[in-house]
Order: sequence, then C-alpha cells, then structure tokens
Amino acid sequence: MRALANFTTAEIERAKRYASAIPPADLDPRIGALVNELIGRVADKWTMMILETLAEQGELRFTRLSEFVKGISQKMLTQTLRNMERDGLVICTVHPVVPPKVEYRLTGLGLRLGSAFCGVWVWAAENLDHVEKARQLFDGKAKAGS
Amino acid sequence: MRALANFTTAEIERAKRYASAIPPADLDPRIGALVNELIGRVADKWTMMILETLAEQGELRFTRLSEFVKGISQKMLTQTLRNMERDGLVICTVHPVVPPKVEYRLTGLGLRLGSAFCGVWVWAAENLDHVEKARQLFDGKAKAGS
DNA sequence: CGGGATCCTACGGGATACTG
DNA sequence: CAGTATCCCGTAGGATCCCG
Repeated sequence: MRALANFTTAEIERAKRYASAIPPADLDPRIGALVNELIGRVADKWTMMILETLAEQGELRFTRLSEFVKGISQKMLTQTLRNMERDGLVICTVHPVVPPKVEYRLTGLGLRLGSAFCGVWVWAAENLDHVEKARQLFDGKAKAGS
Repeated sequence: MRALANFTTAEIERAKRYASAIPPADLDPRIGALVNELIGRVADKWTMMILETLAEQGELRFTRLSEFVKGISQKMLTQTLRNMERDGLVICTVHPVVPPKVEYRLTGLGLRLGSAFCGVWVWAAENLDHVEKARQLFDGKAKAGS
C-alpha cells in the first residue's frame, strides 16, 4: 500500500478500516462471487433511489412513491419493487378496497441496507462540486489535447 | 414514521441517523437532482467493483486490474476507468516505456467513496444467506400462487 | 389506483481485430 | 501492454393500452 503515501493519515485510517472489514468474504471465493452478485443486484440506480425514499418517508403507496422517485417509469418502479420484495428488502401490503391501496415499506434488512448506503449519499452531497470541477478540468484537458 | 413501529430500537436509531444525515441536500431541489445524477453515475456495478479492488490493492496496472475484476470486458474496464478519471476518483499514471506501463490508483476523493461504500459490502457479506432465504420463500409463494 | 401485457427502440456491453 | 475501432446482439427500459 505504498501507493497511499500521499494521502492524509485520516484517509489512510479509513482505508485500513475499509480493507479490514472485507476479508471474511474472501475466505471462500464462492462467497466473494455471491457477494458481488448481490452487490450488482442492489447497486442499481432505481433500487438505491427507492430505498432512499422509503427510508426517508417510511411507508408509501405506489403512486406516491413514483412521485418521489423522479423520472422513473411505472414499469421500472413495479419491476424494481418486485425484485426488492423478492430479496426481502421491502414489504408490500395490499388493502382489499376499491380503489386499490397498496403500501410499501422497508423491512429491517432493507432499512439496514439503507443506512449502509447512507455514507454514499453523504459523500455525493459533500463532494458534488469537487466532482464537477474534476469533470471540467478533465474535459478541458481533453479538448486541449485534440 | 409510525410505519417503523415493529423494528428494533437499534434499527430505528440507525434510521434516524440516516434520515438526519440527508436534509442538507434537500434545501435546494436542484442539489438533490445533481446528487441523484451523481449517485446514478457512481452506483454502477463495474464502478463499484473497480473502486473496491483499487481500495484493497492500492495501485494496479490495466491487465492486473482486469484480472481482479472478474468478468469485466476490456471495453467496459477502459470505459469505466475513463469515467472515474473524469469524475476525479482515479488517477492514471503513464510510464513512457515499451511495453507501455499504465498504473491506476484512487485519489483521495475515490478513496473516500470507497470507504463510503464499505458499509454496503459489509451488509452484503453479512446478509447473503438472509437474502437467499427471502428469495426462496418468495419464489415458493409465487409458484404456490399460480 | 396499481399494476400486467405488448410492442419497440436505444444503447449497454461482448467479441474480435488492429495499432503504437 | 494498453488501449481504440468496428460490428453486433440482447435487453433494459420507455410508451401505450387494458383490466380488476
């Protein structure tokens, strides 16, 4: 890890804690593969946004949910919700009334995933301008190089 | 948040910390949109896996990296690396020798994102069997219902 | 209201071949 | 070795219509 020489000590500490939290999965390579499969499933744009909305709002009906998650089509909302339900992240309660009323909320598992993702959200919020500057710099260089 | 009534207190505490960490982004709706765009960019399967590998391994050459990130095509590796470089997550060092030698490592920004994602990895490793059981249960019900 | 069923298209992404 | 360029296919995912 000599490559990390020019990071701050705080950053290195975080990296170490990061690395040390992973090993258990590496004992059996199949486990690692399964974890990656699971990550791939869950690290989906819509999954993350639905997860975030439900974690913030608590419990929502289908249409209400679609209003919070801007830009999602009803097809993707349904599809993603079904997958999340299958994975045990979400519970769907159907009230037998007309017009139908269906409410979605996170399970304990889903809630824990939500708080696990929290760090990513905070990172995004904190480093938004940082990323934008990096992009402008990169695009500027690319143009100059052509 | 009455919907959370049947969670453990620990889970509720986590949810509260979660929710309280988000608000700053909601002040200006445009910020929220930008954060979501950024999340969409970064919550990509390959981005996450490359990020993880570089956080663990420190610094790697192109081919070496492709060995760690199982299943990735060289096209996607190049593409994802370029995007990450553009976003300021990764630094690419080109050594002017033959054969070419190009090394990739995380920037401080990338490293921080890596540690932010750490929670998700831990969650995945911890709850793998939980998810699998939920899937079997769900699939069983689906079959019974048909 | 909350979806399911269809249709259709754009594009993600793999395989292969070529280059400095 | 580290890409770039080309071709090509599958499917993610939007639009639309319908139904209980």
